[in-house]
Parts: sequence; C-alpha cells; structure tokens
Amino acid sequence: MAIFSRTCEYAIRAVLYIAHQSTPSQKIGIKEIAAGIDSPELYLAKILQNLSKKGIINSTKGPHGGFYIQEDSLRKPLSEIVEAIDGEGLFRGCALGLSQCSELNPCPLHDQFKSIRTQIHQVLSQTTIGEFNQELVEGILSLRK
Amino acid sequence: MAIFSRTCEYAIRAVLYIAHQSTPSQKIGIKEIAAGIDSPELYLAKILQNLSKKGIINSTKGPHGGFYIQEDSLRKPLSEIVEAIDGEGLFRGCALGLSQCSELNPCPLHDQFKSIRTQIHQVLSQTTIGEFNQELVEGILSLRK
DNA sequence: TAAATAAAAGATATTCTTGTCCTTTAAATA
DNA sequence: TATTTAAAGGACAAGAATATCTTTTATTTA
Ligand code: FES
Ligand code: FES
Repeated sequence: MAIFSRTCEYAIRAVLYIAHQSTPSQKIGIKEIAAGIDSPELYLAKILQNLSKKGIINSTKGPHGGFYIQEDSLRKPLSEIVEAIDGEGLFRGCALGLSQCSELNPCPLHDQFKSIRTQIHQVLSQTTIGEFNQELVEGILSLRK
Repeated sequence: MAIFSRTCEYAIRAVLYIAHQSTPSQKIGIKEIAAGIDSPELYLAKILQNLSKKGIINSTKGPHGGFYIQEDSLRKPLSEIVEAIDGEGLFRGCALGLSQCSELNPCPLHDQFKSIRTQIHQVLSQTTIGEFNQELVEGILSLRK
C-alpha cells in the first residue's frame, strides 16, 4: 500500500507536469504528458478528463488543443487533486476503518493518527500546484520513474 | 483511500482483540473474533492464517482450539502486522509512485513526505500489540464499527 | 479408536481498480 | 464548408483486493 492510489499518483504527477510545461497559449497533448510522467496514455486521459470536469485543469479540443492550467489554478493546493480522486479518507477516516473517527468512540490508534493525518492534510493544503515549476525546470525535481 | 488496506485494518483490529481477549490457555475462535471486530468471518480466517504462519499470532486446531498470542508477542510493534500485510510501501515508497524514493531523483513531495513517513513508521514501531489491553478492557477504546 | 471440533488449505465468486478500445464531439485550418 | 486534429464519452478487458464456499488436517474428548 502506498499513501495515494495509483490513479492519484498519476493525477498529481500529470498536473504538476502540465503546470510547468504549458500555458493557456501553449497547451500540451495527452501523448506528451503520458510520456513525460511515465503513465499509460489512455488511462491518464480518463483521469485528466475527470480533473478537467472538476475545474482543476482545463482543456480544449482540436488542432493545437490539449491540456493547460489557468494562472489562478496554479495557486490551488494539491489537496484538491487528492480529494477529487481519493476522497477525504486520508484526512478524516479512521486509521483502523471504524465507520467514523471520533473522540467518543476512538480506536486504539486514534490519538497518534489524528496528528499524522493533520500533518498530511497540512502539507497537501499548503503546497500549491504551481510552486515546483522552477525546480522542475531546473531538473532538481523529477516526475518520471 | 485510507492509510491501510482494508485487510490490514481487519488484521490490526483482530490482533488487538485477540491480545486483550485471550491467553494461551483461553484461546478464542474465529467466530467470536469476527463478531468482536465486525469483520467477515471467512475472510478474517484467511488473514489470521497468514499472520499465524508469520508467527505474529498462534493457533491450535480442535476442541478448545482457536487463536491466541504468546506473552512475548505482546511486545511486538504494530509495524510487524502492517509490514506483513501491506508491505513497506507506506514507510519507504515514493509518495508519487516513482520507482524509488531517493535524494538523487526526488519527486516534488519528497522532503515533506519523508518526515510524514518517518512519523508513521515511528508510531507503528513504538506502539506494541499489548499496550492497549487495559483501555480495551475498560471500554475507553473500541475495535468495533 | 471414533466422533466432534476448529483451524488450514484450496477453489471459486464478487467487486473495485487499473488499463484499453472505439466512437463521438468540438475546435482549428485549409 | 470539408478535413484534420485532439479531447470527451461510452463500452469493455484485465488484474487485484475482498469475500465466500468446500474439503482437509490436526487436536481433543467420549
Ligand atoms: S477512531 Fe480510529 S483514528 Fe480516530
Ligand atoms: S522521491 Fe517521491 S517521496 Fe521520495
């Protein structure tokens, strides 16, 4: 088990890739994105469709069409992507799968995981989609396997 | 997505239940465990078989048989259960699914997730199977949905 | 030793996730 | 306006996780 579902991993990598590789006037096609992040092209297409419907990224059809991301979306937190795909289980669910995580009926791991989940949520909600562009350009960070 | 797989959630709950409900001389049957933690009986049987093979819990067949846990296993950390079922992905894998998490080829989330994973690992390796027995007896903590 | 009990083991079923294929729709351009 | 391009949409396929069913093995007890 990883932290995120595979789908969510692809989604985050793709969104970061789009953020640093394209602009509204220089869109990027699914083929190039899939190659750029090492993911199955047709599956990624479905994922981006979903993110596009939810307004996290944008797309246009036809020649010179493709995916891009609006200026102001660059300031959105990564938590939006995670919630769109994996839901809020990582932030709010009980670590041991009890139907609800609460102080009234806490599981044995409640206290310690409360702080872990808070930390995960903080990291993801404080980290924006656009903030890695420079490091990605410089090759300090990677999105490829 | 939750932190652990569903299988792993059942496993942890079951092991904690066995730890506080049985002794080597007072074993507990699969039916009672499954009822005690709200899990599908026959699926849980498979999971406990697996944990039994790996020495985390013990079992005996026949009348008055069932599952139990050795005195010294109570001091084992929960991380053993998690590693037995979900593997070490939660502790060592890359948050974005890159084939290896490393300082040489870090993904954008590397630094922040390194510390999150360390914290998860610490919690699970410092928390022992037996340490909740008293609170479970007193009903302060719960293993049921 | 035979019968009863309870877990182990193996086979099968169901559901969810991941991945692919094929057709349709929207946009650009010739 | 016809053609080309690229994403959207719907259907399907493969694989993995979860769940159930049946038979076998080990242990106890009558
Ligand atoms: S009740 Fe399990 S983490 Fe809160
Ligand atoms: S490389 Fe992704 S978490 Fe380390």
